[in-house]
Amino acid sequence: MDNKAIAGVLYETADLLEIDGQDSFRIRSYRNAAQAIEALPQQIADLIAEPKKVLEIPGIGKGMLANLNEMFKEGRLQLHADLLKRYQPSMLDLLKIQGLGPKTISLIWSAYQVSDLEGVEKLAREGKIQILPRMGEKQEQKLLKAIQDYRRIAGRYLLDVAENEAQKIADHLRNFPGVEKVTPAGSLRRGRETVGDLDVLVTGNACIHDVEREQCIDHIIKLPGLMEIIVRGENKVSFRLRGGMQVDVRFLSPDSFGAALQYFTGSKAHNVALRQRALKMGYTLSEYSLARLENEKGVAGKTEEDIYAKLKLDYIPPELRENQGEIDAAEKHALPALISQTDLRGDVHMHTVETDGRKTIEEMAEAAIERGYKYMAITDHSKNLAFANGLDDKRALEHIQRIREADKKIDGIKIFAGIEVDILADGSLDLSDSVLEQMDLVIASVHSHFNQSPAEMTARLLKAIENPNTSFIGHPTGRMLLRRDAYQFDIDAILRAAAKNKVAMELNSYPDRLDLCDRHLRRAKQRGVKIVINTDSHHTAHLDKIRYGILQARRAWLTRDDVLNTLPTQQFAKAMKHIWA
DNA sequence: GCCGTTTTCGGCCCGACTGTTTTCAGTCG
Repeated sequence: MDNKAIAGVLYETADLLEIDGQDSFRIRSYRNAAQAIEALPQQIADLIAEPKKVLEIPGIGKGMLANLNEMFKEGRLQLHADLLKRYQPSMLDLLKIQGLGPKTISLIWSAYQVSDLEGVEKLAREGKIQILPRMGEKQEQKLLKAIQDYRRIAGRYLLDVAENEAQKIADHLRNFPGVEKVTPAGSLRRGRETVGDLDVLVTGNACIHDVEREQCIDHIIKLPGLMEIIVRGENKVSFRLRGGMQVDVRFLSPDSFGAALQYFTGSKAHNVALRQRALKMGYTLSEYSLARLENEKGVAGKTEEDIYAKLKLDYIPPELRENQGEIDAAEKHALPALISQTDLRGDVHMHTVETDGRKTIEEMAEAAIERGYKYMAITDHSKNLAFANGLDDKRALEHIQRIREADKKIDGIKIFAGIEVDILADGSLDLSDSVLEQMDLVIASVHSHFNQSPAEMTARLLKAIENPNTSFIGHPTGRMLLRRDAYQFDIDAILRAAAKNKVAMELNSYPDRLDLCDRHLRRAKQRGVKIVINTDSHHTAHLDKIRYGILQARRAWLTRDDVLNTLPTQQFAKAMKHIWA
């Protein structure tokens, strides 16, 4: 069982314990353990022989160690199996329905022994839910609607989609009298690769007085594209946009804006840890303020910076707030100096009209200069990608010439001649070594045969890494967010080989790729594998997508030193030939 | 089930909103 499988069992056990009505703290400990194991850089299976080391993992104690041992020995967790016998796997799906929690699921089960979506829907239609204790007609209607919503909206959106919607809301509100600031919080602010609900915080004088706030809410619900209002309270309005995205807008007094921003940015795990710390220091932290326990007197709240400072922590950037060691690091002044967009000196993965791009070499170069880059690379496709009009050896050589001529002609930027060459099914590259040798850089990517066995795919990637011409691996896992899973292979074997051969890994900034993911990036860093952050642009406008890659890199704790395309031009060119200090 | 610079027992994060209720439970974030 790998870490993901173990964590999955523990998460499910937590859900089932909740339905069973057990102690909430015991439930939390299962979730904490699952999260800890999920984030572990090494496989827990390799660690299990040394119980002392396992017990060093925060959130894992004697009881959880016994659970882990049992899972490795028996291949299952008795508690989990028993709970599943007593209840039903389908209850885990029911938990995803908005407004339906463990207590209600349990209530329905004890009354009717029904636990699946269709069954619950049928009960609700027949009026059999409203007669249960603490239920009613409204609850029943809400449940029916929530089930429909769940079916219609699988619930998550790409980062750029969420960002666009947030921008529209901000624009709609910005000119309303009394509104000072409109700030997206939640997973969007943390730069998560996909976003569920959109959290938007509004502050200013319009939020303080009841009448003005009401007017502001009246204004916001005129937002174009708003489909239905879900909740309208005094301080909050929730609605759904056409397309399904749920938006929560909260109105905050300027005095507590920092506390609210901190609170609604999350993550939940980060906030819980922060509150525990506050309590230990004699404070209580809420979305309104950080206050002294003894007299409830506020000590911070206007800004996030004040709150972290009062808790004797360095300011923690939103991208790091996942309770993955950032609080410890902030206490010890050991947070990494996260990479920022201005650290990048070049974007070295882009296509032109020669294959499937929409712009010429010259147009891409002008756009790169506008964005302040010192260098760039043209990297069109190879022939295996026939639908993209990929290059064969002859055309590739001609294309190099065109790139070199453009480089001579255009001032203000170095244009490297590169290629994104396909890694064929057997791991060989799609162009002759004699051609690849002439490139300034070679991106090797998988674009076909995604369904190979993990062993085949691993061998295939290893062979590509061992080709001396390969500079880095493009979008290494091939995943398409919300559409297609990564192809399966042994990431650790690949990272080890990459470190050994000084082959880098790409962080592809396209919002539906963001590949490698944050966890793999962090692991790459730990293994000494360098990263190249690119856009894979097919149009000049795509160059701006680099900011999603930067967000992802920051989430992975990367600094300038971890990323090769922060290097000056000459050093970067050497790095593409496996030479770096 | 985890954890410990008061503790190996007794704590464990906080508040809004909703719908059902006359004082609160359930859910969510």
